[in-house]
Amino acid sequence: MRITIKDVAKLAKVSPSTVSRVLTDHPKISTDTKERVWKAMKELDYHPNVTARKLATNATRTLGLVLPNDVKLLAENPFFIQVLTGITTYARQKDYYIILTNAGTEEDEIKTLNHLFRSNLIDGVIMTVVREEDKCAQFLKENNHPFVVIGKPEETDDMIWVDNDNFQAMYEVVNYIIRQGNTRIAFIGGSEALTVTKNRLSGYKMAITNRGLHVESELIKEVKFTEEEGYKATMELIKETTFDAIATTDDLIAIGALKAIRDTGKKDILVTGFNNTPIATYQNPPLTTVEINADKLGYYAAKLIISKLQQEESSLNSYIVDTKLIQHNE
Amino acid sequence: MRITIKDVAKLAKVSPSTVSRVLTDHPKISTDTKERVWKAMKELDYHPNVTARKLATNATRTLGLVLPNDVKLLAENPFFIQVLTGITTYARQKDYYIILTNAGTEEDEIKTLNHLFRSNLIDGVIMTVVREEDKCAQFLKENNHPFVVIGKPEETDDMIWVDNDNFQAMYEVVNYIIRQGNTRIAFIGGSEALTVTKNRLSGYKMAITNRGLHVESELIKEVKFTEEEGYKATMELIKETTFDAIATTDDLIAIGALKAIRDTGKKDILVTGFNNTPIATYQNPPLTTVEINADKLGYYAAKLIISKLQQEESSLNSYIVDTKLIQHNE
DNA sequence: GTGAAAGCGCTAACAG
DNA sequence: CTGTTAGCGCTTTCAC
Repeated sequence: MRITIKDVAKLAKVSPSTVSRVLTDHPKISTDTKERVWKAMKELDYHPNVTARKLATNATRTLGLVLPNDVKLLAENPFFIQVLTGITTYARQKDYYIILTNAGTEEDEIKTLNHLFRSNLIDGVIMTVVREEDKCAQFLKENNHPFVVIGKPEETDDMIWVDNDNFQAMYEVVNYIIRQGNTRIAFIGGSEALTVTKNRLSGYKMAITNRGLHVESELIKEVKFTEEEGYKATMELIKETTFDAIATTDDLIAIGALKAIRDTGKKDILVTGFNNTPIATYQNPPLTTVEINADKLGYYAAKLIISKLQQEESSLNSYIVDTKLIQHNE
Repeated sequence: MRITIKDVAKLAKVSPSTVSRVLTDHPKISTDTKERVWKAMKELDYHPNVTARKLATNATRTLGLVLPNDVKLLAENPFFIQVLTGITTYARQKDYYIILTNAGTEEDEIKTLNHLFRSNLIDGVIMTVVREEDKCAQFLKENNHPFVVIGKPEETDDMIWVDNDNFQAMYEVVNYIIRQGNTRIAFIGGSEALTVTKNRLSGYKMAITNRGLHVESELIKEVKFTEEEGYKATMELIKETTFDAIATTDDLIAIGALKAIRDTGKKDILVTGFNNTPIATYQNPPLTTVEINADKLGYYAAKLIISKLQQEESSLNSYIVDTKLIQHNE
């Protein structure tokens, strides 16, 4: 039979409520009985029933996590698994649990989250993908469900979020490119509607300007985050203008760009990526890219939402994770 | 205030137990009251408290999942995230939940699993990594904790497992290589102590033999699953013997091999990988490799353990997931 | 400081 | 077929 609080109480010759108090580290309990109870727990190898505790306290100490349903996306972007690792690492430290599920569409995700919250399965949720005018975020806000998002949202009012400093990261990339002796530097980024693209683009522009160069709109391309789009955009650049380097906002785009450069027989064009995916490492030559420390993004996302849930005084609403320029080629 | 079974009962003018019976789809309940109760639930937007149900039934409908703590490993192997996707997809269908956590060492993993089971957080666990003489598996067995492993174990007695047919997969690879006109085919695989390597190696040998060629031990190398090791082994092969193709058991190994071949200026050597990672796709030229359908491995792992937990008559002890040869180059 | 008792929201005998 | 009742294992007032 399963060992309960009663068994411990009996062995320690106290009441069940005292055992409970020891468990929850209640302040006014004598060190003497505390030790007796600890000893009894050890002896019986007692593990509190988390479910019972959840029911009694109406707090699950559990966070929800909804992954997109797209196997290809997940497989190509180590981002997700790294975020997961960071989250579980922090959660474990704080005795929080993670419930993992997935969803296809945005409505599906809302339905799933609704179920998780309404069924008392989770206290909060970590959003790894935030769209523009995200209906999920809106839904969570309206229902007062605590959540944290990875990626700085458009409107930050009473939102909790973590992100890299994308402006600074790209500023550094472009400075590096300039230091390598390049002067006509193209930019291929994702949709300019995305905050992340906006920030990286301003980092690019600022670096260009601060080094006395000129921002030229014909050198700036907006594409989707795929190899094909990177390829196409680069081909266009090659046709339309001249340049000696390309800064991209994603390794996949960069790989497309490299391919276009190879295919057209161009030489000495420096291409940089973003996200430091394994694909970048195994390019030949390896890509210069940016490590975004996705595991830290997950770690701090968990940290922020947990301290919010615990109503800690010191709880912050946002956190910036550092990035690092990875120069695989010397 | 949260809506409970009592509120529904009141509105539907029945007792709470009747509502509970409707919830659990009890056989003998009149369609009439059933409908009344459903209607009341809808009206109140009632969501059963899963925690309370868990406590009452002593079944959590939750599976545990322990990921290794190694960010690099996880990032380089889409395997894990794909397995995760498959698991959550099936679990969702069956109204099961997934608790995700991680662990560094084997002892840590045992400690974690012990906690999850003893604290009544999970009913079963899915093991994604199984070592030789795995202490975790042993621990779970000894304590009668239900579990399923991904990767056929050494001893299959009353184990539940899913795996690819690694023998057949490699048999096909080698046949393909031979059809391409190659006759001296090397094999670079992981540790021969691993079941997976053993099976792939016998597939290799069988194909070689069946096509009237000869297995030569100098063409067979045993290495770790890294690019460096693949590189080193290939360099050795080049020094020691001649060959016109290499079958490897991992894309990373294959990439190391390709590099060695490039570095030594060799031509026309066909290299094959395994696992169809994005790294393979983005090689130039892309690697011929094997899709192992990791998401299906996860899906069926979840399926097997859940039907075991539900004590379904039809519940199987193992399942083989199909593989597919991916010929990126033509 | 500690015990008794009620209750978290649900399920599952036991009656009828 | 349905209601009554007694828990599941823990926390938390309220006394003392």
